[in-house]
Amino acid sequence: MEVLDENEWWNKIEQWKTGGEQEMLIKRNFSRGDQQTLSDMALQMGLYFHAYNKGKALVVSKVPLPDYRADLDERHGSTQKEIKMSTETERKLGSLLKTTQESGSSGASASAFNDQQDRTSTLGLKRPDSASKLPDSLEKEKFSFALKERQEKLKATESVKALKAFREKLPAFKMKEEFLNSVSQNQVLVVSGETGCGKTTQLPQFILEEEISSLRGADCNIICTQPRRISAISVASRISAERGESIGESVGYQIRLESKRSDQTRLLFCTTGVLLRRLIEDPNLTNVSHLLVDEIHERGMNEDFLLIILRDLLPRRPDLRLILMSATINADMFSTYFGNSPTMHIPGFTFPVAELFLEDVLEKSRYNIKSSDSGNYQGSSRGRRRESESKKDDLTTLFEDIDINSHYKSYSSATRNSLEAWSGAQIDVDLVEATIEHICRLEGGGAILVFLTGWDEISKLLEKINMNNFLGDSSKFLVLPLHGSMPTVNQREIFDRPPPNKRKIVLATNIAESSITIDDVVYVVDCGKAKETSYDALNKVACLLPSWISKASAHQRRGRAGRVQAGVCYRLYPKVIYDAFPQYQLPEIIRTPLQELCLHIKSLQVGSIGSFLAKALQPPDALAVENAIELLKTIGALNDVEELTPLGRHLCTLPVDPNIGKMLLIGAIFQCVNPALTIAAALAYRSPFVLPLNRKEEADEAKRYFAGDSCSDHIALLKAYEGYRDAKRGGNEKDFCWQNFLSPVTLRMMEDMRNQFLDLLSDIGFVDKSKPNAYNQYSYDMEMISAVLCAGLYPNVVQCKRRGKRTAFYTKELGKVDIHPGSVNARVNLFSLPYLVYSEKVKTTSVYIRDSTNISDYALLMFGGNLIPSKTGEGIEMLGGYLHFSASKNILELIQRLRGEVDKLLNKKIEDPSLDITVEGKGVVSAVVELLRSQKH
DNA sequence: GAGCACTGC
Repeated sequence: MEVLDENEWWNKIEQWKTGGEQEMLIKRNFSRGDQQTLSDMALQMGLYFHAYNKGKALVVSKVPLPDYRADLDERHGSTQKEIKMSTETERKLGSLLKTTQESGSSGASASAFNDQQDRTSTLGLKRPDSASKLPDSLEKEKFSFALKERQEKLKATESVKALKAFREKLPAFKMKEEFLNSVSQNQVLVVSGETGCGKTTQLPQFILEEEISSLRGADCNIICTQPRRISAISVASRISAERGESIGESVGYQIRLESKRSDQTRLLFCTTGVLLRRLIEDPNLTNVSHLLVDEIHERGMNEDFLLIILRDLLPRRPDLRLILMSATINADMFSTYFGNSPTMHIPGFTFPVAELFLEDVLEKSRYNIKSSDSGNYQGSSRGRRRESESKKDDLTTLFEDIDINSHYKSYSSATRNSLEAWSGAQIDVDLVEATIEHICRLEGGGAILVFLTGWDEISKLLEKINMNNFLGDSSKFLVLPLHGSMPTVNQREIFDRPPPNKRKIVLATNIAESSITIDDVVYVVDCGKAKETSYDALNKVACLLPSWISKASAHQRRGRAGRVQAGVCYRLYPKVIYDAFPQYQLPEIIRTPLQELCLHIKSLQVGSIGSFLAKALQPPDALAVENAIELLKTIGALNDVEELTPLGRHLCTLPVDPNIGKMLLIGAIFQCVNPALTIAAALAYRSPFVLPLNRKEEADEAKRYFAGDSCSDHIALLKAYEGYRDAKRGGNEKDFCWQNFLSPVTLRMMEDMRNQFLDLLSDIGFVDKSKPNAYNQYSYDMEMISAVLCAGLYPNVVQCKRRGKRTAFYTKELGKVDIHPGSVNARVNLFSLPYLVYSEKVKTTSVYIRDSTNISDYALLMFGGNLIPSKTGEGIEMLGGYLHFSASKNILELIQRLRGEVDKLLNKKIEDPSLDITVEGKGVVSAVVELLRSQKH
């Protein structure tokens, strides 16, 4: 093996290709750019490409990763497993199987799904008024008159008049006529407008007022989508107030598990997800007259997905009006996508925000940056530092190539020295602290909002400020962390104005960029980075890495300082780096795994997944789509020709990731639905465990307490929820949550989601709500719960390998991985069972398994992938040969027979949900339980 | 000795 210079990659690979070596090491300590270059090269040359995480090496290979791993024996975790079974168990299973084969053998009905289309919504979404309910034309006319009369009357009330003055000052108001004309004359209109122009509150309202006063009120049905739940509610209530009504009258909202709407509602705000669900049942959006899609510039997956559907829908619904609303000026892209539809721009109105870049901040604050790696090299030349560090992004190197003295000659030498020492590779917490100090010392009053990338930096900075007796008197400052997983998120303090002489300083992640708005911010300190997901389709792993933000994000962050008065934005990166920022962040659809999206596409019946996604504004990588389809096939949601299977059709009705959906179905079939509901709710929403700043150890301890000796984060979730539910019965859930580091808000949401899932399972016939005991027979059986987790989470399997007194972990795709330190399994040295199943695997500084459950061979054999007889002889394979099981002929046969029965039972129930599992499956289920229990520790 | 951006049905 040989390490090569990047320039010679291509030639050397060509040479090696014809030689005998199976693989070649290309580079150690690679950057993301290297990885991309090499993977492109390998793809073009028909080779395989591997990026090792641990050794940090790029390798080209003639063999694909899985087989390659299998060849490499123990080191990569691929081993032969000998399965043993006690004669007692063997005997019991034999007799249990005998009884099942005698009793249940009737064929399943193949047409169990014929009535599926007729089922009304299971998501609490009302179909648009069905034809029989529509008032006749006379009644409609009367209704339109009544609406108009009411609108006129309300206009005269004092509260409406008072708000009217404010409305008329908004820039959108001046555009009212032009906007309404354009809407009436064009099917599609793109409106761009800066924050504060009033587009979100005014444009939908203009349409509503116009329709009602033109006596078309009865026929008008306006929907406006928002990417976030909070905005759907707050915009709807704002408009209701401006119209002098209560929310839910002519203006309402609908978000998951919560709605305020009525028969009178003519303007409905909903999340994009809600509209997408409605589109499955009502592909033509019957009766919708106007659809406004807000915040499309954010390029969320749902919004991009919706745009594909809408472009296909418009020709079928020539009367439907579509208005796309974007905050920034890339309206042209959306206009082009919709056949050069007209665009309209509304100027914004915010207070001016001055902007300082790193060089100006240094000049003003006189802060000296000390080189972080002085000592490695004397004089710390930037060129040499470049060699010493491995991971560096393009923008960081771009700045290092600049000649500081000539580029910044008008700046002081102190500033120039600091710029020499500055590195873009890491966030300099000292610099952030110094900047905050500078603002507190020399600038006027007002809250400071600091944008950082994550938990670690917030924690470090908070500690620094608290330890240093900040500016001589820390009582003058209220320093608040703001992170999605910290228990402070819901505290009022963040929004409240602090008492006079006390300055509020908020240390936040991206959550403060659009989700949480703090009105009294006057100063923004922007570190220029954010943690961003990406999807490595080659290694099938999601990544979460800090990266430079886009110009659009930088603009949004700056805008957070100008909500109540003129502000200042301190950007802790040089202007040359800002200039090189991408205009926009990559759309989510090309940064995420796509299995749920692909399943959703199948349920819309809009042709092949590939051809549908090719119509996207920016289509995702073909390999990412391939991976998603392959996964859906592996879990049995799609067949070989990419058609939905009966299981796949059930999964479409469940608003969760397909794996989690499968867990719910299997949980219902194997009569432990309560644990499945709880775990599914937590995985689909978020973990109820909070991450407090200074009581981290105690919080970890609480989580481990819930897990007991289960070696399972999922059991910890389950027990925490059960504890909460019991505490709630006793009325002391607040204390319980506080003592156990749980978020009451998250647990309440989980409660609602559990109910939704239960309703859905009942709608599709998988549970009978009148018999709660029947489908919870095994709800306290740990083996059965583990098995259900295995069924749902497969193929997310980790092999545990004993290494002396500790355990090493391996996956098929990536080889060695680590347990996330936040997992209850992080401190477990030895596991009693040979595998873990996991729900999330993320590559950050290493590949981490975030939450896992220890499971047995039998769980995998009964609920994992198909059992394939191994090519080499006796034994069974799974996961493309990565997992291999061997056993005596008798035992092997017994296992295969039982697995055959399990599959038969599952298929029967899935094809005909009315089947009574407690009768039909009695023998199989007890045999499975018997088997699972026999391998208990 | 480690580490946990953010939405959403």
